Amino acid sequence: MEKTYNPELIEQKYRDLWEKGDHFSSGANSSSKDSFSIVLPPPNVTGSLHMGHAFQHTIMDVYTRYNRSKGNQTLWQPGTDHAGIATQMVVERQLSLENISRHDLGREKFTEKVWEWKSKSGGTISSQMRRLGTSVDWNRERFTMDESLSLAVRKVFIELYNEGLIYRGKRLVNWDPELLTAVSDLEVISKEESGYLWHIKYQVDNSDKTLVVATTRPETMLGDSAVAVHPDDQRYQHLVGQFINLPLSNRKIPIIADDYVDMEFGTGCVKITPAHDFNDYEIGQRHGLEIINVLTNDAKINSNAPSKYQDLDRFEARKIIVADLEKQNLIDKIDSHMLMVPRGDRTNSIIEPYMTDQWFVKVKPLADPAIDAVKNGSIRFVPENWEKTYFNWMENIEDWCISRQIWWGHRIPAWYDKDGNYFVADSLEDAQIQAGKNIELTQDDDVLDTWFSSALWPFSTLGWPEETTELSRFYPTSVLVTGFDIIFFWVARMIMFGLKFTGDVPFRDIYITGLIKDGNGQKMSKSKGNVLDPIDLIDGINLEELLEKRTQGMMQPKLAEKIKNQTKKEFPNGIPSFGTDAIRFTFTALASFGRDIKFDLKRVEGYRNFCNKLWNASRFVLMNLESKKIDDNAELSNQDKWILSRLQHLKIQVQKYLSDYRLDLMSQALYEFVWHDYCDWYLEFSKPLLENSQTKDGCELTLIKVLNETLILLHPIIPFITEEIFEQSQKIQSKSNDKLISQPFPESQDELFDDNAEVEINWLKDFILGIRKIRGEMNISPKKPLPCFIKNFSIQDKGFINSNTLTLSTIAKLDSIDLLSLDDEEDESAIALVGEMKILIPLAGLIDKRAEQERLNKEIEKLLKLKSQFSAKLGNEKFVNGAPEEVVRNEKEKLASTESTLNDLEQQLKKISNL
RNA sequence: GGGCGCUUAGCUCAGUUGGGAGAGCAUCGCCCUUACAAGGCGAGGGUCACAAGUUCAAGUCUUGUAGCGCCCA
Repeated sequence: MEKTYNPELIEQKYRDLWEKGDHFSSGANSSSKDSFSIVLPPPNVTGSLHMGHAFQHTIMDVYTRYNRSKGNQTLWQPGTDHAGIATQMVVERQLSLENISRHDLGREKFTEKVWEWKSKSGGTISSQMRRLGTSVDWNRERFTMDESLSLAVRKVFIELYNEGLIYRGKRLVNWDPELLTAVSDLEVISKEESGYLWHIKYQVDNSDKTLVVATTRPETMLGDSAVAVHPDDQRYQHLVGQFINLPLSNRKIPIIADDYVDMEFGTGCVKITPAHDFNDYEIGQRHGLEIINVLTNDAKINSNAPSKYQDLDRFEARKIIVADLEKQNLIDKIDSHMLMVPRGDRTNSIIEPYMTDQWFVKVKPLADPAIDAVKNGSIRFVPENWEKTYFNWMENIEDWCISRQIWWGHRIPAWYDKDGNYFVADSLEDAQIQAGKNIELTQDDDVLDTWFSSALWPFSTLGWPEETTELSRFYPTSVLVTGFDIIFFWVARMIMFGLKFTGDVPFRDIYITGLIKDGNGQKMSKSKGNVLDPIDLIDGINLEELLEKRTQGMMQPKLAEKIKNQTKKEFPNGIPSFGTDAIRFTFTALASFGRDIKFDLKRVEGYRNFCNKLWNASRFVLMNLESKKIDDNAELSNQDKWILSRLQHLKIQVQKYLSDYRLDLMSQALYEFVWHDYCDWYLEFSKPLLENSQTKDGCELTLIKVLNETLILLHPIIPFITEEIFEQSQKIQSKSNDKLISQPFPESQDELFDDNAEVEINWLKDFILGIRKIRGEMNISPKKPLPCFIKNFSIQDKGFINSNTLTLSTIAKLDSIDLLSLDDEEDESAIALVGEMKILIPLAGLIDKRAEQERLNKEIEKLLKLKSQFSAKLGNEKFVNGAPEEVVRNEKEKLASTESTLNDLEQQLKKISNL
């Protein structure tokens, strides 16, 4: 083996090898009883791999690789999402550099351009995934706009339409005036922003009275159709039924009563603008008010308003309207006000409630079974508290607006005749049959919300509506791994559509991961300039490039400066290269529940060191075993039995933690076993064992067996380094060229659990630790061999000493071990205890007497504290009577052993102090 | 306003039927001991946010308070 661990070389080697060797294929293990499947949440084709992806992909890969090694037929289904709005925006932005708009090209040419762009740069994320080692079945890669998936989309649309679950209607929708499309509720982000509350005086018709209405959007008054007051409001009751002279528009509008009005807020009078506010729309419906739309689709004032304001942008109009009102002395006052401003999640422009014709999914009938599926346990959220979030949303769900006025996506399968009649069909031919011959039909211009096709992903990728073998083998999928941010967008809709169209849930478990944040707990975002690119953690990046990357395309130079300073402070030397395995280990180690993850480079460094440790340990093993014949029937020492027993415990733990979705605990268990049990203890034990012809064969057998099995256990987390070590290991044993990735999972072997060996080795470790402690605290060089005397030993102690003399003298560097009888007088010594047994190291010029006194005092103090705790507890009658017998007995034992140790140490202290 | 988290060692975090507070990193000693200095050996460090309650026993259960964060309206 190479002397140093070099992740770059190793990773390069296996990336291709696995894929070319067909090791990711879902066709393997096809005769097995069980199957396992995961669908990859399809990333946007526009996207590149970010930390969240890398994190979730690592988790999915762990499960995929694990299940493969368990012998299950395993599919990890990859693919990408066409991401309608996002992708269209990317391509439009590129065209705009050449001063071309999509309208210049026309629909057909434009979509061609998008396809062109997709084939050119849509593969970024796939190649980045390959760097991570994600073992998806690349041969089955799908795209949401593939023909077969589009067919599924049309089928679902048509069936829902035929059942009345999709309808077309003129409704108030969320309108993005920049994109010129409707968007769904979920695509609107409302945030509190500071603004004003304008109090406007409305004059009551045929009266000198005025009512004051307060609004945050004065320009909408052009579309007012009423003023509303609360029916119980004493102040205004008498005015209900009268009219207002609406300023600026010269219209009369009624005063109505509706209990939606909050008497306490403002003056208790509210202007009602049904065309431009969702609540006002409801009130308008209740009272049969006129719906007066005063905006164009790009949010300018339209021809329904007085000519003075027509064609003004909505914000421009606001200013002029306020000025005009002031001129007429109709502004009562203007207050500063915090208000919720709805913005489009893509454009960040302010969303308008806007009357348009759109397609909707009637969601309630779909939501009910989807709620049941979680309630009755067919689907399980992990961690389960997310089900509350799910229920909360599902129980209050509104109809889903699915049409988008853009070009990139699945075109709605509906055709119109000249009179506006429409025919929903799979193709123009089918629509024509419905419409009758010689009727001219044109297809709906709109496309479907991207999430409509995503909702079908778990079954459309498996060939639905065809009854494919994949579908019956892999559906429902085993687990969905995703973030909480798309529970509504995606997860809920998959459940609804899955149940509706396959009659079964799309997945059994939903593992909701935490969010990866930066080292300061901030959400990573491009605008904050705190984004880490997983590829940079793998390859490393120098400071200049990192600065460049983080400030690229920054509009504000000030912000760029700030980001540069932050970055310089956090990464003064850039980011070193850690390799993929270290990153993956970090992700699994951080994957605990209920918490966002502050990503800490120090952790990555630690796990890179772990890889290095594993590398070196393997090197030690393989160097010692090179060209040796392993005797599978060799006799095992207690050290061998011990590590094998520990390994069986580990296997149980690994599987339990996997089934609990506790990859953090799984990683920790593996880390501890490899570093502390195997390297710190067993490899040290092996050194004397290998020197002794009696124990050599057993040790060699154990070294390689434990190494190989541990590699399989580690492989799902750190596939590259383990594959490489395994290859080396196969080579020196002249074994076949099998790949680790397809080695069967080593099930725990009952006959290898060995309590006796564990007792003995724990004794041995305590002995060695006792000596090391004396050395450490007395600053005795580890090289200096020490004489050692044993007193007050049991028969078992004596047996252990005899069978471990060589190990003890080698590892604890003892040049003699002599047993003293109880009445033998020992020299002035430092002491260590293993149970009742005393280990004595003569001071004899080596150890300072005062240092040993201090050490003993410190130890005694600790024990006294413990002792008083225990005796207080046992002195409490309530405890002795109330606690279970076993607990009391346990406590008594602890007290006794503390007292005995204390007694020994006090005696020893007295002894050396008197000399 | 409703809901969900979080608060444990200097830092990042584990702690799953309530029973003597843990890890990694950082810190302080000693050591370049032939697998590993990306390392070895040893040490120090915590009124588990606060308050009350349940209990023989609370980091763990209940309630309340404070701070931080997220989601929904």
